[in-house]
Amino acid sequence: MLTGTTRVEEETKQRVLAAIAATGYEPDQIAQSLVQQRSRTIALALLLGEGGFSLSGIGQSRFYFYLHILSEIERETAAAGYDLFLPSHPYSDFARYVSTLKTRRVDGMIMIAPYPFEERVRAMIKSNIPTLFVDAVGQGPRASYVMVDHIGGCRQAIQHLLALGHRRIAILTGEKDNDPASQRLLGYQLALAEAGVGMDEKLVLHAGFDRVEAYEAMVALLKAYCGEFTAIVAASDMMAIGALRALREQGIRVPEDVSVVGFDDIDLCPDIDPPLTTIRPDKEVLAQGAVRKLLDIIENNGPVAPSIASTQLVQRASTGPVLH
Amino acid sequence: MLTGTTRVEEETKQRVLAAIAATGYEPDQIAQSLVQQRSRTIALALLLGEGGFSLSGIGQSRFYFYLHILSEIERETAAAGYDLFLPSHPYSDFARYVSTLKTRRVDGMIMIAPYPFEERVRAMIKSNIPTLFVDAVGQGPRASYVMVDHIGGCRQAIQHLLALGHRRIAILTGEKDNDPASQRLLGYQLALAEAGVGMDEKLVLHAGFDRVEAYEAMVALLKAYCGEFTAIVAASDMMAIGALRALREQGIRVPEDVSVVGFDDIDLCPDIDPPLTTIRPDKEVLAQGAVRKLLDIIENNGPVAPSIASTQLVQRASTGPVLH
DNA sequence: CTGAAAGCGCTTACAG
DNA sequence: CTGAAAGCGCTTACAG
Repeated sequence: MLTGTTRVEEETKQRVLAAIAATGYEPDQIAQSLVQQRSRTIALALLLGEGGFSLSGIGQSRFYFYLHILSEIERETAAAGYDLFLPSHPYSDFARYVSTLKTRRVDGMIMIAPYPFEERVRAMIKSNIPTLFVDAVGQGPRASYVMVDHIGGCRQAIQHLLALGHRRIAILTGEKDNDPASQRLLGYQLALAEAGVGMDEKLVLHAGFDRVEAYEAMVALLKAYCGEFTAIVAASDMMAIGALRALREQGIRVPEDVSVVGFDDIDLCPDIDPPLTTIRPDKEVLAQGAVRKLLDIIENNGPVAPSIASTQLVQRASTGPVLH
Repeated sequence: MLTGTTRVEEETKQRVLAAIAATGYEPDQIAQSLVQQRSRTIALALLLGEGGFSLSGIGQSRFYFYLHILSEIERETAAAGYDLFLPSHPYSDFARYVSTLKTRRVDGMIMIAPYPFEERVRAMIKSNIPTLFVDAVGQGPRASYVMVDHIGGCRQAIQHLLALGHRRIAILTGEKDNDPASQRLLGYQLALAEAGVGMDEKLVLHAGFDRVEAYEAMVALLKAYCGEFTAIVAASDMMAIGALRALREQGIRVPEDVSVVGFDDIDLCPDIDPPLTTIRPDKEVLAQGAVRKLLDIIENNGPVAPSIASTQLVQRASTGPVLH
């Protein structure tokens, strides 16, 4: 009955279950894992810098957006009865990393990997451990991914600025070899092309997804081309915060002189000065999609289609019409 | 030899080890856990709101400070060869929560619990699972804690303001039933008493450790007693951000009209407008202390003394001398 | 010192 | 349908 192989009358079933509950019996998970060859555990990794651990960099502001994703992931995995696991080996030692996953009988893996670690993404796919990537393109017989609609999101940002009359729009995006960053750049190009607005290469900046790097890039841009743009789109809210600092230091008013749009809609946005207009990705869809697809792979053992989470514009005070 | 019970010649040992490595053999952790009655795993929990999960609330700004602690904890546990584990049962269902820890053979637990969940802290201690609390007083035969020096830190903040000539100093602290919050209030009272400065009850505000609540408290304070204080100490940098927003909206200049001090020294501080003077707790000591003490309890099975992490003042642009 | 056996706490395939 | 046995992959206490 307990294993569900037998049909028992509902009342009897309840009484037996009650009796078991009264005893306080809980099956030993370890013994269960050994015999079932699975642990009902999902591993979590934030692929950030070189040689990092699962949680390393979690306190860096560039990662702030993913924190909400993490708690959503936890909620979803909990609902499905899985515990979460964080391997302590750094994934720079990938062989041992995967070996830990296997000898611990981890059922699957969610890997948040917005970074250009193609080798590791590939190695993970090759390991044949069911894996779901967040913000990294990774597909295989037992691997799939969910991704924010970086292209569409950035396009919405540009369209918003175009509607306000802006034509000289700078973009502050991430590293060149980074998927989200290059996709956002694509959205920028797309939206400008659609509107028949020419693109100016010198208004395209690459920086780390980082407040400090964004600040520095902005300082450099202002030094070289101040006055040659009326708006800037940042690849993340944290980058926008860095950019705003540079603008503030130069005495440039936002949004009167320059409009600023962020990306992510982190909870700080309303408290930024000025409150930040931004693009909000659908976090619930992203996190739920990741977990459900992963469970699908684990339980049905088949390939699963990737999905893209949509975005929406959240308008606050950092953007305004062009003033002549 | 492998278990270390036999003495073998070094050279032979190396050759055997090399042969094993060549085979790629890794002992099955699950089988090992079953027979050794331990999993070399440490559970992690962030005790935040009611009925939360291990990671719930991790994306709330009020928790930002602890993120750095988390990655430090991971580094330390990894060095000691432990993997991290996040039970999926909410600790609101505490019996099952503890049961998961036991049936998974978790070796110990690190619980970040700045909140007033005395019952849960007590229940955790009673479970007899080795536990180390961060920012919660919890002691037992197999439990201890590490805590930021909230009293001393807040005292440093006040002393800094006193040295700048401030006498009318408001404090924006956390909930009344919260250990860190009440300790910071104590530091405030201490420092004022030491300087012979009288305390004004109406300048003592309690709010959640939260940007929004801090903002609202500040709005209320300004409405009632604007002009009656020249400085304010917030219980966290995020609360300071909320307070700054309220000041900005009222056209009150920082630091010319009001000086502001935060607490935590999160990485956003230099990017805040104005860059925030704050109190920095020694995060490394906090995290290392937590892990090492926990391992001490696990391995030596004895009680361990708690410890307090010191703080230091980090001066930036949000504080200045009183202007008459 | 070495090697075979017992046992960790379960599940599952199988004999009765 | 029920119950006893085998087995998951290790470690460890024990007989040789």
